[in-house]
Amino acid sequence: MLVVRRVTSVPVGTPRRVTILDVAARAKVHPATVSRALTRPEKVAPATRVRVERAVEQLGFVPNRAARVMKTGRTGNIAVIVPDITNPYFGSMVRAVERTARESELQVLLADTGEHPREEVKVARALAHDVDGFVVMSPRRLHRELEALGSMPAVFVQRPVRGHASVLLRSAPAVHEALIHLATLGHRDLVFLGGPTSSWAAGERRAAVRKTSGPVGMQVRMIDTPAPTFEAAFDAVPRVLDSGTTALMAFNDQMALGVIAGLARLGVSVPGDISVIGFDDVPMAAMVAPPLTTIRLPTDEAGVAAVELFQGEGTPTTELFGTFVPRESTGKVTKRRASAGANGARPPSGGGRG
Amino acid sequence: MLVVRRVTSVPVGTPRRVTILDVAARAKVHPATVSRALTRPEKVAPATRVRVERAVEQLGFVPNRAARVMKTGRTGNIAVIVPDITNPYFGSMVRAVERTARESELQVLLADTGEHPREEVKVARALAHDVDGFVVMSPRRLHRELEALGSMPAVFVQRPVRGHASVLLRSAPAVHEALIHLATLGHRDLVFLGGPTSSWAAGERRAAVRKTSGPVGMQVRMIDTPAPTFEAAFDAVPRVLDSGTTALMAFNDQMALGVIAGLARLGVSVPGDISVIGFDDVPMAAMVAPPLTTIRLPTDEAGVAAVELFQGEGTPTTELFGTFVPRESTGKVTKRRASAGANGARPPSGGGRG
DNA sequence: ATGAAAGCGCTAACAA
DNA sequence: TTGTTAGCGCTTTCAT
Repeated sequence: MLVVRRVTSVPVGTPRRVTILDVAARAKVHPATVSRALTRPEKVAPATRVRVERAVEQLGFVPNRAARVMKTGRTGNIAVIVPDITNPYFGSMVRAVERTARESELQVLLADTGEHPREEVKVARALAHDVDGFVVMSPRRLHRELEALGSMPAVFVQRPVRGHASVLLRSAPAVHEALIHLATLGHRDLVFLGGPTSSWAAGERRAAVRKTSGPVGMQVRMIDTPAPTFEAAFDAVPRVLDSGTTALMAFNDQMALGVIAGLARLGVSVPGDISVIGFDDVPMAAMVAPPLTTIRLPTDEAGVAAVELFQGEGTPTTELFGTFVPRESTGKVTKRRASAGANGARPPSGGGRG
Repeated sequence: MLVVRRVTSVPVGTPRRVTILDVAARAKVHPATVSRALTRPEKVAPATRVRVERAVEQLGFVPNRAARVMKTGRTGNIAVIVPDITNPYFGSMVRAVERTARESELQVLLADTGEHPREEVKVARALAHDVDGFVVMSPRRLHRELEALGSMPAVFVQRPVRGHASVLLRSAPAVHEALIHLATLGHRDLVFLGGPTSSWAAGERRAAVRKTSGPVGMQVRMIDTPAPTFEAAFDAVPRVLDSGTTALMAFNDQMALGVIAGLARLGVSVPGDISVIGFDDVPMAAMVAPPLTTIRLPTDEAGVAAVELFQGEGTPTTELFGTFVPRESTGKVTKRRASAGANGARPPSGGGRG
């Protein structure tokens, strides 16, 4: 004999996901109407819309993104390609992008290239089919191999790219301020410790320094390093000392810290003997001793702008400007140093704070 | 008259994406066979498989993820929920997750909660339908509101959660080493400057310190701060000085730097007067002056382990161990300080390097 | 080992 | 304003 039991509990296993059909049934309308009510509410009678909304609410309906993608081709995803998410400078841009994207119900697919230019192209290819477009930060190569993006729109941060939107962080005005600051403190020489030559930002900063130095009456010397890192800057310290300069500007804060560490090791004090300026204003810059004079770049705004450009708002290229942040790694020229030229190890002189 | 021109160039506009049908046609097999050749090659005759593979190659076919999702329910996406991507500690975990995921053709959807516990739940809900599972870093709330994850698998980093996989970074052995290091330098007192009470990691570190201090013959005092930040630590400095301690361990490197900065402001030198130990070993820890003695947590391994657990490899909970990294922010107890007790401003004593 | 056929959930033409 | 219909591209029984 066959026994039929009434099942009182919900069936086990993953419950079938509620679809637009369930909503339609409950709201007593056609599925297509539900779809309309959700995507173009204005094309539906107010009363109907309310019924649909209520049904959606009650059933906890969430549209199936995959199905939507199949029909529309739009994924609701945005790929963010970043050289190094470990760097707080990029971290804060990514954070801003993600927040802004979320407000538009866009999801962020993250790809970190580990500073390897080739990876940019690879990950772009891998992601191209699953996103509506790209935000590419400080591209080193992708801007030349655009076909990797497929037909997707892209916003480039820290590099202008023909035919694409971009967000540029400009430093000229802030650099101008910084050099005046140094000049006021009596400095007449400046070393710029450069970043990677393939980086647009490095070029922009270098150019800003060059352009500004003349009018301010300052002699500039460029010193290159193999990489924009703490270590490379640390190692470049002997060359810095040889130059006899009293002031130095580094491509980024990490490098500024590398210089300071290298100088400290040789008994040269900052800002007592040499003034140092960084770039970016990463959070750590305010936390070290001496707190780092630097040029802050508006990374949050850059992230927001990138998403807005992505959505077609705003101008096709957005320029944002850095601001000069004087702290304690810059100070007056001391006679000793100004007249010293090259310089060897020497006992610390107090560090200029207290 | 109708003129028909031969079109030699590719049609303009977005070319239709190549589908499995195109591949099938080219390989002269049924579309279903193509699908099989791609997903379960062993179920297809070698010769056929080769033909299919060649066609795929020639046409540059990439399977449509959305279509696949519709059939299988698997998205190939993994959500990573992180409190603050700006913190290099999380940054490096995320980097490791992303890399490891990519090797398995998983894509990473990033969500940053900005340290707001509620956001964890919100973003989990928002993402649940579009991912195969979650990696949640240092959860503050989501571990209690698991229903937000839907039926997805999840790996929790820095918190054990019943029924879920987790990756735990344990510090006890490293803390033991650190305290022995301090004891050897003559320290008999230690302040632990705590992190957020709702953080599992903070509890674990506190417990490790408590447990180890006795056997090492060290007196421990806990000082709490409102947040695990540089600023909070900076502000806690007077309390630290009141305690009369000669050594301090902070919940993380940022806090350690905050303490050092606060001490410097009052003319107290590190490690001359007080030894300071951090936690995490963020890159910056090695770059400051004095370089920070700290406990390194294997964030990269944690990220890799998280993805492996996610894929069902490895044990359901993975424990990884921190290592003690002595640098220059710890030093011998000076008699002056050891007998001083509470302490006011005083001129710097040289900083202990050079 | 391969082919045939159905359908995942949604949206956009088009019809009424 | 709402309903009808078709189909996006793929995988997966089932049949051959």
